[in-house]
Amino acid sequence: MKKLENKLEQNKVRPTAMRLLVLKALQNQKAAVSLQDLEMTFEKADRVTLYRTLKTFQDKGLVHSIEDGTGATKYALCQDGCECAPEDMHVHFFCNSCNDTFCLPKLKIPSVSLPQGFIPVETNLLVKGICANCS
Amino acid sequence: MKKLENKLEQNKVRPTAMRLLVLKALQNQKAAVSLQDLEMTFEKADRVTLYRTLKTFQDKGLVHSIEDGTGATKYALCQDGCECAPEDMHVHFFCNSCNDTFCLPKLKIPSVSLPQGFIPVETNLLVKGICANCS
DNA sequence: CATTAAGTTGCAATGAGATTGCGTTTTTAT
DNA sequence: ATAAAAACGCAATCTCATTGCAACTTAATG
Ligand SMILES: [Mn+2]
Ligand SMILES: [Mn+2]
Ligand SMILES: [Zn+2]
Ligand SMILES: [Zn+2]
Repeated sequence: MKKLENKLEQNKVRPTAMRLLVLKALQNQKAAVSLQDLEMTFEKADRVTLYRTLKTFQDKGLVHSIEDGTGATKYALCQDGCECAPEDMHVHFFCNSCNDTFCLPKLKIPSVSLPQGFIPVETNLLVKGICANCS
Repeated sequence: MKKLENKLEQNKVRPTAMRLLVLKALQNQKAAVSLQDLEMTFEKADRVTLYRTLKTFQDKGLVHSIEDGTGATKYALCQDGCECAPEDMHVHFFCNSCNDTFCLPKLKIPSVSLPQGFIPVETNLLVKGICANCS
């Protein structure tokens, strides 16, 4: 599969063995993963290397991170056309039952009219509840 | 000031000396405070006691907590009529310039129509940008 | 191809924030 | 006055994030 390599190179990330493995692992996920989740999908992998890999992926726009209130940052691959940049962020959903965190890329965050003087740059919307798998 | 005592008792919190001090300190804040912020407003106070005080206040509906992405949980007094319970949550604003976090109690979180099967219970909306003081 | 520079990885260590255990003190109930 | 319950203070622990540095790998250069 050269597709993985291409994806990395298109984002100006050097396709090392580790990164290819991480990218493939991320693609297999249905829900967002924490660093620890990712660590457990590999037999033998260094936490810090995975950490830095995710950081790199995020810097280069391959993944975005999600704060779901659990304390552990979750990561998910950006969809095509996913502008993780300040604008155009989508809704995230945390399931209180299975503890999975999902991207809802179809759902754009509605804009709110802030009080005088407040200038928005970035918006995060997290919904907690029961996911489709658990309901 | 018996008002502070009344407020605690109305929320079924025993008005100890420490709790009265914390409540007064919280009322003096314009922005939400972290545990460390609170700790620094006192000359001599134990972090854990403050932590447990905030926990108690939160359990009894006196304050609500805010995750603003800084890693440190922020706390703010509930306004009158503030239903921190799942529904009726308001928007929060984090200023990238002064790093203060504000409640915007006037701004209700718009409801989003989730995909089939997703059942919302609680929603959090955090806007980051420049606050009125900094703009 | 040989050499050097640049980037990546693994392992140990550190930092920040949250949370717990427990003995002591204070408050409330009998 | 005495016993029970609650709150407090201090030390210790835990989780997750982050850094330092030497070893290793890859890319660039002559
Ligand atoms: Mn997402
Ligand atoms: Mn608030
Ligand atoms: Zn679920
Ligand atoms: Zn500001």
